Amino acid sequence: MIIKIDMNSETALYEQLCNNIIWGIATGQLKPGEAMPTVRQLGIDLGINLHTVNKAYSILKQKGYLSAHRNKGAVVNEKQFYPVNEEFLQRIKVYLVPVISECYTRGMKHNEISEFISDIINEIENYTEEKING
Amino acid sequence: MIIKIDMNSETALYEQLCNNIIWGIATGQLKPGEAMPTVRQLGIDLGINLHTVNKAYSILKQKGYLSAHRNKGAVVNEKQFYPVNEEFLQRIKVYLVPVISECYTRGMKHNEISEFISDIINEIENYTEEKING
DNA sequence: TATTTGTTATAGTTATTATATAACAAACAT
DNA sequence: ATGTTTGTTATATAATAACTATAACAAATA
Repeated sequence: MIIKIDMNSETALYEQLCNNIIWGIATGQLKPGEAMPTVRQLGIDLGINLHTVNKAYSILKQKGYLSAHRNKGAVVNEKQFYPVNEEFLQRIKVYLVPVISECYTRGMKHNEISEFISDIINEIENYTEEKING
Repeated sequence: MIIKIDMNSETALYEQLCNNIIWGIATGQLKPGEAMPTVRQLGIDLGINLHTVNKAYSILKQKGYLSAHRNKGAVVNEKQFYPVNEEFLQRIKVYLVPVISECYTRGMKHNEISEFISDIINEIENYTEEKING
C-alpha cells in the first residue's frame, strides 16, 4: 500500500499516518497478518523521523490495529479490533457533531448529509486497487 | 446560550469555542441578529484569555457565521452563511473519512453508521431548550 | 469627552510536534 | 556464541502552535 504524507497539511504527520493506515485496513489494502514496513524504513521512505512513525504505530497498537514483534516488525491484527461500545461512540461523536452542524447551517438537508456519508462508506466498501489505478 | 469549555480536552480552547457556537447556531439556540457576548466578557466567564475568544470569533467571522461591529460586539449573521461547494465538501471529507474508516473496521455496518449520523442530525433538528432542561 | 467595542501589536510561557543520537532488549540467522 | 534486525526507551534540541498578559489603537456610541 502506498502511503502519502502532506508536509503542508495542518494535520500532524503521525496523525496523517494513523489515518492512512486505518483507511488502508478499512479498504482491505492492508490485510490481517500483513507485515507493515519497519519504523526505520517507512521513516526513510516518507522522509520523516523514525520516532514520528513509531508514535503512529504505538497509537495503532493501542487501538488494536497492529501488533509489534521484536525483530519481526509490526503486523496488521486480525479483525475485529475493538468493539463498538459507548465510549467509542461518545469519542467519535465529538468529531462528528461539529462537521454535521456545519453542514446543517450551510443548508444541507438531512438526506443530503446522509448521502454524502453513504458515498464515503461506499468508497470504502467498493475499494479496489484496480479502480484507483485505472 | 450556555457555553462550556473543557480545560482537559485535547481539543484547543478556541476550537471548542467555535464548535460550541456553530452547534448553537445549528440548533437555533443562537438566532440570526442575536448579539454574542463581548470577547472580554466571555473570556472572564470562561476563565480564559480574551485573545482566545477573539481567535474563535475571527474564525467564525471568516466562515460567515458572525459579523463584528465596533462598540457593538459580535452578532450572529443571517442564514445562509456560505454555500456548499466542492471546496467545503473536500474539507469535511478530510475529517469524516478517518472516523468512518474506524467505524467500519470495528464492524459497524453501513446502516448502523448511517443511523448514528441520523441520530446526530435529529438531535440538531429537534433541539429545544425544554428537552435539555427537563 | 469618556466609554465600550473589536482589533492590532508585542512579549512571554507552555505544550505539542518533529528531529537527532544513542543505547537497550528480544528474536533470529549464521 | 556472534552479529544483525527489530521495536522500544531515553535524552536533548528545535520549531511550531496555543494560550496568556499588557498595552494601545480606532470606530461607534452615550
